[in-house]
Amino acid sequence: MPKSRSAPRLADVAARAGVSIATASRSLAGREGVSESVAAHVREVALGMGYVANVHARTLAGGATSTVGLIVHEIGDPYFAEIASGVIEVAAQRGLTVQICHSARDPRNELHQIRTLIAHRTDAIVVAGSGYTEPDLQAESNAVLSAFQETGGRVAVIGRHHLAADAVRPDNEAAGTAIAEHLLELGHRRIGVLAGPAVLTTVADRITGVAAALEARGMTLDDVPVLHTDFTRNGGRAGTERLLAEHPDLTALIALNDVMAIGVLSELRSRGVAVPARISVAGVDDVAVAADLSPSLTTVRLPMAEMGEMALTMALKPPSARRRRKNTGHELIVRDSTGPAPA
Amino acid sequence: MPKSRSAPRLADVAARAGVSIATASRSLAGREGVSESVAAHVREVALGMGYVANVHARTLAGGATSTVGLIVHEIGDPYFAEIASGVIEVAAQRGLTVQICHSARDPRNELHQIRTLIAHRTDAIVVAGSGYTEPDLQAESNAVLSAFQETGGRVAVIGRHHLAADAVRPDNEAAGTAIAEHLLELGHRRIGVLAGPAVLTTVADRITGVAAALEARGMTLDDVPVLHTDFTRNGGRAGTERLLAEHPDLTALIALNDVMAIGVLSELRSRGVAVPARISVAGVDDVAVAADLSPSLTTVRLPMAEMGEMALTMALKPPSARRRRKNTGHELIVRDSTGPAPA
DNA sequence: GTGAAAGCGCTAACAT
DNA sequence: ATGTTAGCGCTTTCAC
Repeated sequence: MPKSRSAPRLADVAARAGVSIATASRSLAGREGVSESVAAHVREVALGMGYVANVHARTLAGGATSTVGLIVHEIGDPYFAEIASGVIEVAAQRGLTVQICHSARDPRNELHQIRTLIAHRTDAIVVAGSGYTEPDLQAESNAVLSAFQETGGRVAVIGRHHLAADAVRPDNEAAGTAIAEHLLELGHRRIGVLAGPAVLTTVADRITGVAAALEARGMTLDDVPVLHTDFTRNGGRAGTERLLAEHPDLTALIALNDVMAIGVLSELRSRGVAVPARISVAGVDDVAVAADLSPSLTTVRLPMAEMGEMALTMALKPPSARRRRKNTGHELIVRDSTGPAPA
Repeated sequence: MPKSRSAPRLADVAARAGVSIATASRSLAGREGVSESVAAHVREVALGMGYVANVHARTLAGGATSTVGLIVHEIGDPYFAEIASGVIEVAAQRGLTVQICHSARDPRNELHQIRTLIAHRTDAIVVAGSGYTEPDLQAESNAVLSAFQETGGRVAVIGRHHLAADAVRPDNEAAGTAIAEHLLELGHRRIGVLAGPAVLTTVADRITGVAAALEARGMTLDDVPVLHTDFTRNGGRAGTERLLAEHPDLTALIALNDVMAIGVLSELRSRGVAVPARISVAGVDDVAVAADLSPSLTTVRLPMAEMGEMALTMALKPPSARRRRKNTGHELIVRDSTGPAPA
């Protein structure tokens, strides 16, 4: 079993097939200008040799690039996993490959990942993480992405960013309003809000939405405790504990995403608090498992896979003079975790 | 705002810094043979220009690729999302980027994705999907991967494959045994098994494990109905429906992965079947949400993120003469979805 | 310590 | 219809 040190090259295929590399290239690319018989022969030879074109050489020579980048906070989070699934599907349809990076919810790390992706000369970059309310946090990312776009790179972001790029905008504000309204209609007035980090625009927008619903009832955000913790299951658990310690009379808890809501339900269960009899719980996103929780989670659906598809599709379009925006819909999904406020 | 058509190249940096590209290259790579003052100056200039090396050119010129490939069935599936998370973490630590592809549980598509990854000259490829019981199904993948390895590529697989590569072996058989034993100890004898596609080695091995537990009690696989459907939530739902129609007296259902188990619980809930009072339900994997289901799911934990870490770590090691194997542990996690068999 | 020049494997003119 | 050749941007000998 000889260890040939390198993979077969186009030149090898051409030689074996008895044609020039130009003809071989054309045959393999299915381009014009080769008699069908020759082309077929070349393809057969290539197959036999297990030839696979070197993407780097191809890209360098000016052929189409074939990879797109995707930056998520953490792929283990179902919100991002579903977005990623959408991105990968669209990419696969177009013969593109997806490079995924974790930003770990850290703007500095996000910048690092963006640089990495740019070094790889991906055709496009999709930033799926939330934006930051402090423009400064992403100022450098913005500069780098702008430079990337000026050199022909394409960028799309999901969420509200201070980044100059096409954007898919989840309906976060309306989602916040919808879930708060639902609880208010059920008669809840002592509502606690479990929010993720205040620097995330996703969090800020959902809170704004909640505030709007409150104000429609003559209340304000000052009337409800808002606690900022991690945007994770553990953040939900820990937040519940603290919120309940300080406000034992709450009858409803809004978690600003489903993953946190899962933590809330978990904490409540381990404390033996009846949901929704004693406390109602609601989330936002409608991740796949929301329907299967105990009890099933009332939430607001955001079309995550579709958002991923939209973002990449948008990024792959020829650039337009002005930034494109595409807003998603949202839908209140009432399940078993919410009920009338106890008397 | 001029639209310079291309990103700055090494030559541009060199020119601006007043040195040759060789010196520039050495400076940026932090290699020997450049005076520190010159090197520093070059780096500063490069930074100022926003220079980022072109990975394709670098790779073509013989530098390391800096990317690894990962093939999963579907990233939206929490099992694979957690594995991917582990792979991405290890990759990030080493300055590598991860290209993710969906095989969609289709061997033909998997082959296609492998080819794609090879074309990208990734340093290593991790195949995270299950293997297939029919060696033929992956014969071509095997040939392609072998060729890849002979040319210096590295490969690691997760699961039992007919692929000549280092492997991380989840303890599937023992997991199957553990979960079946648990149910048998609870007094269940009329147990139904909801399996994924029979061609997956993961499924075959878990069934083998179940059979072993059965035999230890003087039963065989013939004594329990085994239904093969999709390895998904919907597969679990549909399977439950059929299994219960044909065997209304079952007191326990084993789903061969948690995602299916989620479907089982869902179907049972919508039929108003009490779990575990009337029917016990168990899964395998211990995906993150298993603890939060309704009721919380008894299952066998497999260390998924760690499996991803192990696989990539293994793939990145210098190749050894013989194939490496690394087995994972497993742990029975008893929760609320299983209870004593009804009298 | 620094520079010149030869590729890496491919695509895309430009010949023939 | 097919072949020749000039790069793509970088790393790496090999000279100086």
